[in-house]
Amino acid sequence: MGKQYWLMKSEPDAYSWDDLVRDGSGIWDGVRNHTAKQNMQAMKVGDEALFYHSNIGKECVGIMRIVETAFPDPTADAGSPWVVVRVEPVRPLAHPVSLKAIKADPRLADMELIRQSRLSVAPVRAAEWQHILKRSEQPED
DNA sequence: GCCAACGTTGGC
DNA sequence: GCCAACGTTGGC
Repeated sequence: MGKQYWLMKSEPDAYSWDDLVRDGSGIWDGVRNHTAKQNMQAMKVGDEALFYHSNIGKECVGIMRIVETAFPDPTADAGSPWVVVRVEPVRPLAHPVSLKAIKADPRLADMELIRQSRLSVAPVRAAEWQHILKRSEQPED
Protein backbone atom coordinates (compact mmCIF):
# COMPACT_ATOMS: atom_id res chain seq x y z
CA MET A 1 0.00 0.00 0.00
CA GLY A 2 1.27 3.46 -0.89
CA LYS A 3 1.30 6.53 1.22
CA GLN A 4 -1.82 7.17 3.22
CA TYR A 5 -3.24 10.45 4.43
CA TRP A 6 -4.71 11.41 7.77
CA LEU A 7 -6.09 14.29 9.76
CA MET A 8 -5.18 14.80 13.40
CA LYS A 9 -6.90 17.23 15.74
CA SER A 10 -5.46 19.22 18.56
CA GLU A 11 -6.85 22.11 20.51
CA PRO A 12 -4.28 24.83 19.83
CA ASP A 13 -4.34 26.12 23.39
CA ALA A 14 -3.20 22.65 24.47
CA TYR A 15 -0.80 21.93 21.60
CA SER A 16 -0.68 23.96 18.42
CA TRP A 17 1.02 23.76 15.04
CA ASP A 18 3.49 26.40 16.26
CA ASP A 19 4.29 24.22 19.26
CA LEU A 20 5.12 21.32 16.94
CA VAL A 21 7.27 23.54 14.73
CA ARG A 22 9.10 24.82 17.80
CA ASP A 23 9.66 21.26 19.08
CA GLY A 24 10.79 19.94 15.69
CA SER A 25 8.98 16.67 16.35
CA GLY A 26 6.37 15.41 18.75
CA ILE A 27 4.45 12.37 19.92
CA TRP A 28 0.69 12.47 19.42
CA ASP A 29 -0.30 11.55 22.94
CA GLY A 30 -3.52 11.59 24.90
CA VAL A 31 -5.71 9.79 22.36
CA ARG A 32 -8.29 7.80 24.32
CA ASN A 33 -10.63 6.60 21.61
CA HIS A 34 -10.38 3.18 20.06
CA THR A 35 -11.16 4.23 16.50
CA ALA A 36 -8.56 6.96 16.67
CA LYS A 37 -6.10 4.49 18.17
CA GLN A 38 -6.70 2.01 15.35
CA ASN A 39 -6.07 4.76 12.85
CA MET A 40 -2.75 5.56 14.48
CA GLN A 41 -1.83 1.88 14.46
CA ALA A 42 -2.46 1.82 10.72
CA MET A 43 -0.02 4.67 10.07
CA LYS A 44 3.25 4.00 8.30
CA VAL A 45 6.44 6.01 8.28
CA GLY A 46 6.12 8.51 5.45
CA ASP A 47 2.35 8.86 5.70
CA GLU A 48 1.23 12.47 5.87
CA ALA A 49 -1.34 14.13 8.09
CA LEU A 50 -3.12 17.44 8.28
CA PHE A 51 -2.78 19.26 11.56
CA TYR A 52 -6.27 20.49 12.45
CA HIS A 53 -6.92 23.07 15.14
CA SER A 54 -10.13 22.08 16.91
CA ASN A 55 -12.25 24.39 19.01
CA ILE A 56 -10.14 27.48 18.38
CA GLY A 57 -9.64 28.15 14.69
CA LYS A 58 -11.43 25.05 13.41
CA GLU A 59 -9.13 24.81 10.42
CA CYS A 60 -6.38 22.74 8.89
CA VAL A 61 -3.15 24.63 9.34
CA GLY A 62 -0.23 22.43 8.34
CA ILE A 63 1.13 19.18 7.01
CA MET A 64 2.92 16.64 9.17
CA ARG A 65 4.82 13.50 8.37
CA ILE A 66 4.68 10.29 10.38
CA VAL A 67 8.25 9.48 11.38
CA GLU A 68 7.68 6.63 13.84
CA THR A 69 4.90 4.05 13.92
CA ALA A 70 2.69 3.39 16.93
CA PHE A 71 4.17 2.65 20.32
CA PRO A 72 2.69 2.76 23.84
CA ASP A 73 1.52 6.17 25.04
CA PRO A 74 3.85 7.19 27.87
CA THR A 75 1.06 9.34 29.33
CA ALA A 76 -1.24 6.33 29.74
CA ASP A 77 -1.26 3.72 32.50
CA ALA A 78 1.07 0.78 31.98
CA GLY A 79 -0.76 -2.05 30.30
CA SER A 80 -3.35 0.22 28.72
CA PRO A 81 -4.00 -0.11 24.99
CA TRP A 82 -3.26 3.51 24.10
CA VAL A 83 -0.57 4.38 21.61
CA VAL A 84 1.16 7.37 20.08
CA VAL A 85 2.95 8.01 16.80
CA ARG A 86 5.80 10.43 16.28
CA VAL A 87 5.26 13.28 13.85
CA GLU A 88 7.27 16.08 12.34
CA PRO A 89 6.05 19.26 10.70
CA VAL A 90 6.52 19.31 6.91
CA ARG A 91 5.19 22.75 6.08
CA PRO A 92 2.39 25.09 7.05
CA LEU A 93 -0.49 25.54 4.63
CA ALA A 94 -0.15 28.85 2.80
CA HIS A 95 -3.73 29.57 3.90
CA PRO A 96 -5.66 27.56 6.48
CA VAL A 97 -8.61 25.53 5.20
CA SER A 98 -11.53 25.99 7.55
CA LEU A 99 -14.16 23.53 8.67
CA LYS A 100 -16.72 25.90 7.20
CA ALA A 101 -15.07 25.73 3.79
CA ILE A 102 -14.77 21.94 3.99
CA LYS A 103 -18.45 21.56 4.85
CA ALA A 104 -19.43 23.88 2.02
CA ASP A 105 -17.34 22.06 -0.59
CA PRO A 106 -19.12 19.11 -2.17
CA ARG A 107 -15.77 17.46 -2.86
CA LEU A 108 -14.90 17.55 0.83
CA ALA A 109 -18.24 17.27 2.57
CA ASP A 110 -17.98 13.48 2.81
CA MET A 111 -14.72 13.58 4.77
CA GLU A 112 -14.50 11.55 7.96
CA LEU A 113 -13.90 14.88 9.70
CA ILE A 114 -17.50 15.74 8.87
CA ARG A 115 -19.07 12.30 9.04
CA GLN A 116 -17.69 11.58 12.50
CA SER A 117 -17.01 14.97 13.95
CA ARG A 118 -15.70 13.77 17.30
CA LEU A 119 -13.02 11.49 15.87
CA SER A 120 -9.64 13.04 16.61
CA VAL A 121 -7.55 10.94 14.23
CA ALA A 122 -9.24 10.28 10.92
CA PRO A 123 -8.29 9.01 7.46
CA VAL A 124 -8.31 11.39 4.49
CA ARG A 125 -8.85 10.13 0.95
CA ALA A 126 -6.15 10.96 -1.61
CA ALA A 127 -8.57 13.06 -3.67
CA GLU A 128 -9.64 14.98 -0.58
CA TRP A 129 -6.01 15.54 0.38
CA GLN A 130 -5.15 16.92 -3.04
CA HIS A 131 -8.19 19.15 -3.02
CA ILE A 132 -7.46 20.60 0.41
CA LEU A 133 -3.88 21.32 -0.62
CA LYS A 134 -5.13 23.05 -3.73
CA ARG A 135 -7.60 25.11 -1.75
CA SER A 136 -4.86 26.12 0.69
CA GLU A 137 -3.03 27.90 -2.10
CA GLN A 138 -5.41 30.82 -1.91
CA PRO A 139 -7.23 32.55 0.95
CA GLU A 140 -10.87 31.85 1.62
CA ASP A 141 -13.31 34.52 0.53
C1' DG B 1 -27.39 -8.30 26.85
C1' DC B 2 -30.08 -4.13 27.32
C1' DC B 3 -30.46 0.48 28.33
C1' DA B 4 -30.53 4.65 31.23
C1' DA B 5 -27.37 7.78 33.12
C1' DC B 6 -23.47 10.16 32.71
C1' DG B 7 -19.11 12.11 30.71
C1' DT B 8 -16.52 14.04 26.78
C1' DT B 9 -15.74 16.17 22.38
C1' DG B 10 -16.32 19.77 19.60
C1' DG B 11 -19.29 22.82 16.83
C1' DC B 12 -22.42 26.58 17.16
C1' DG C 1 -23.68 28.17 27.51
C1' DC C 2 -25.99 24.81 24.93
C1' DC C 3 -26.51 20.65 22.63
C1' DA C 4 -25.76 16.69 19.34
C1' DA C 5 -23.09 12.72 18.78
C1' DC C 6 -20.90 9.20 20.72
C1' DG C 7 -18.50 6.34 24.22
C1' DT C 8 -18.53 4.27 28.80
C1' DT C 9 -20.43 2.60 33.01
C1' DG C 10 -23.30 0.09 35.91
C1' DG C 11 -27.84 -1.71 37.38
C1' DC C 12 -30.92 -5.14 36.26
